[in-house]
Amino acid sequence: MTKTADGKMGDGKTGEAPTMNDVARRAGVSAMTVSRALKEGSHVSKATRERITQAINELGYVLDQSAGSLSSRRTGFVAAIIPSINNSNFSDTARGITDALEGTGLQLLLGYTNYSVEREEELIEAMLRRRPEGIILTGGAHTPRGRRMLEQAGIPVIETWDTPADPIDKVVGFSNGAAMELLVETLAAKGYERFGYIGGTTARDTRGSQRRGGFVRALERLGLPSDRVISFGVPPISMEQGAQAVVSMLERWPDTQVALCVSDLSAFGALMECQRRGMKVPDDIAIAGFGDYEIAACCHPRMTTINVDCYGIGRQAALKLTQTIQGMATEEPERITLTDFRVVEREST
Amino acid sequence: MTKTADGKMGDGKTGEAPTMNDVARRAGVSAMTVSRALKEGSHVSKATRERITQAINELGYVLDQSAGSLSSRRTGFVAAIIPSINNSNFSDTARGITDALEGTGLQLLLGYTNYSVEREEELIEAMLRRRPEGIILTGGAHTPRGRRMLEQAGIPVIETWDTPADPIDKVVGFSNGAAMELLVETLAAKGYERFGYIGGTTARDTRGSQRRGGFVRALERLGLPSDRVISFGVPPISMEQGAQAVVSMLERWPDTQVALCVSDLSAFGALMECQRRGMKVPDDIAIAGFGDYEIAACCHPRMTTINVDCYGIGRQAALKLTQTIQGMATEEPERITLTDFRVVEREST
DNA sequence: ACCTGTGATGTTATCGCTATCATCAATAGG
DNA sequence: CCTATTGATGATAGCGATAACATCACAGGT
Repeated sequence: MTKTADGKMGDGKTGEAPTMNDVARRAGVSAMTVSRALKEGSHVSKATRERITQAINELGYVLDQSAGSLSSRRTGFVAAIIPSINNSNFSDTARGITDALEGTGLQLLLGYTNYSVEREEELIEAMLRRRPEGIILTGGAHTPRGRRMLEQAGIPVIETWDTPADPIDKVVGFSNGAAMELLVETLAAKGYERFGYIGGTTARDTRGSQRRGGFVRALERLGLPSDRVISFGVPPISMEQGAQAVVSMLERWPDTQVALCVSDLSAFGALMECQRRGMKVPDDIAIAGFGDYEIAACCHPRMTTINVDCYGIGRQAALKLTQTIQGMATEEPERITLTDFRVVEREST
Repeated sequence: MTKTADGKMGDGKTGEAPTMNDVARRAGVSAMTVSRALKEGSHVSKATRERITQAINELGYVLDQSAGSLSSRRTGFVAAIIPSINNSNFSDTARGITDALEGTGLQLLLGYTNYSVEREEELIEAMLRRRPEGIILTGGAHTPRGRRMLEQAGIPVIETWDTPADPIDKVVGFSNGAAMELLVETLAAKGYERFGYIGGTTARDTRGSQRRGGFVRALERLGLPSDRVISFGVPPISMEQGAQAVVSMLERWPDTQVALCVSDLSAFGALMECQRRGMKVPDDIAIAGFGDYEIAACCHPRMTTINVDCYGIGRQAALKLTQTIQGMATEEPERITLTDFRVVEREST
């Protein structure tokens, strides 16, 4: 591999990238000392450190962490897998993870599945090949092979956004079903009786089907009709699909008093569609969402929804991860952490 | 390193993770053959491959790619740095990248800066330490040190979402200023004369300030007043800030006919706020956004905006990257690719 | 002056994999 | 039947860093 004018960098130096040895030679020290100089809390004399820093700058050297992690057996990153980056609930969780990782020397490697467990399996494998020090997943539904890989990986695994019946390792989440039940109860207490539900078609979105389950359970318990369920579109369902779904719902059950939606996005679509048709919300029909996205607090009328501590889920998951990784002399963190949710009542109900 | 009961995995096997040598021993072949069996297009006999596959399954072996890439000098990933994952424009770009990478054996490592160039610099360094085979950035504004690192990295660098005056390497983007000019011209042609602009305060968001620049330029060219500019909040400005900004604007210049916003999100906030105050859009005031987010097509009234090919930016950036990486015997791809944008006229103007 | 502890550095041996070259058998071509 | 070609496999030598141990100099206590 002596080929050289191959890097094709616009300008700047040509040739192979400098290694730690190049730096060491230039600074007149051994590679080991360079390695130490690049690490916090190592004993390197001030003069030497300065020479090394200078050599690094002159050469434009950048540490090769992949080589380092092979040797130190620490890759310095954790993996997180979320359904979609294009959903602010999950990206809030990702922010929570990043923030909690700040200062731990760990970096986040993010992947997204588009709500597909098959894609999740691929991602799990791709991630594990890079030897993360821990992995955070969304939900408790995995392929059998994905699950097996996680169990055998020998790293802490955290499932989030859910309360799986049979967790792989640790969990930070809440019961989506219970949250929806609470919403139904809150609204029933206000006098609503004829509830409709708008969600996606398949069981692909496990959180979605749990929400639907909660909807049905709560109504049955209250002795109210629980059959007004519209399944529309492949999850995650969009604003536009929410709009279309509410139309179907009103055609089929014109006297529906309140439409609960699997997420704020579809709820928003429904809300706008109702206004477009000249219906008054909440007088003609009430609408509530799930997730407390930015849009729920800002639309007109402002929307009732379930607030979920998305950011906190990420933060706590990452915290639990770093605690486990660092061994935490004292004790292992709790296996299961339940996060808060609450009904946010606004003008749309 | 004989310590063993240390992995602390919930259940499953204990002990060190199996290596390729363990697999090789179990399958009765050499490690090299295992390595070949794990790679497409290598000559391994069917019988051997089966034995190896079986051994892999029995041991639960997962390839250690970080060791592999040290040896092969190919890490198999590309880095992308975006301002925010919580913004569907950029996450669409990320999707475009992922999709274009599909089947190339390259994986995406995503980082986000929260619109901070300092954070970008940190991320660039963190990424380069892992030796990506290429890197995709958002915008052309970097710290001097960040820029230097990119220039010296010896890998293809693609700046996107912008048309930097002095690109580092390759570019896939569009002129944010020109796009805003086009929007102003389109609306001026409909007869609007008193334009206002709502955006963030600082120059931190370079795309935002270019849009503002385009707004001013177009109005000056048309001989219309260009001073109705509200700067509100640190970019990226939220829906809520858009709502507050439009209030300031109407207090200061009550006869404003049309409010252009730095993004659909702030435009949406403004739109809702106007309705809350009983103003009719577009009769009392027209509103337009930028970005053509999902919300623009779905809100009521539907919003006029600039559609930008976010997904295409990602796709083309990744394509250009893989072409460069693979050498493309024939020729280097174009240095600069301009992507499309267009005005989408809807009911809000 | 002697011992000890500590800071600053170097040496050596991997980490787990793959590039490369070498080997040997089987197949094909003349 | 002999040589050239290809396929299947193995042996060896790193890739670029760091862990672990080894030195060596020097400060301080007695």
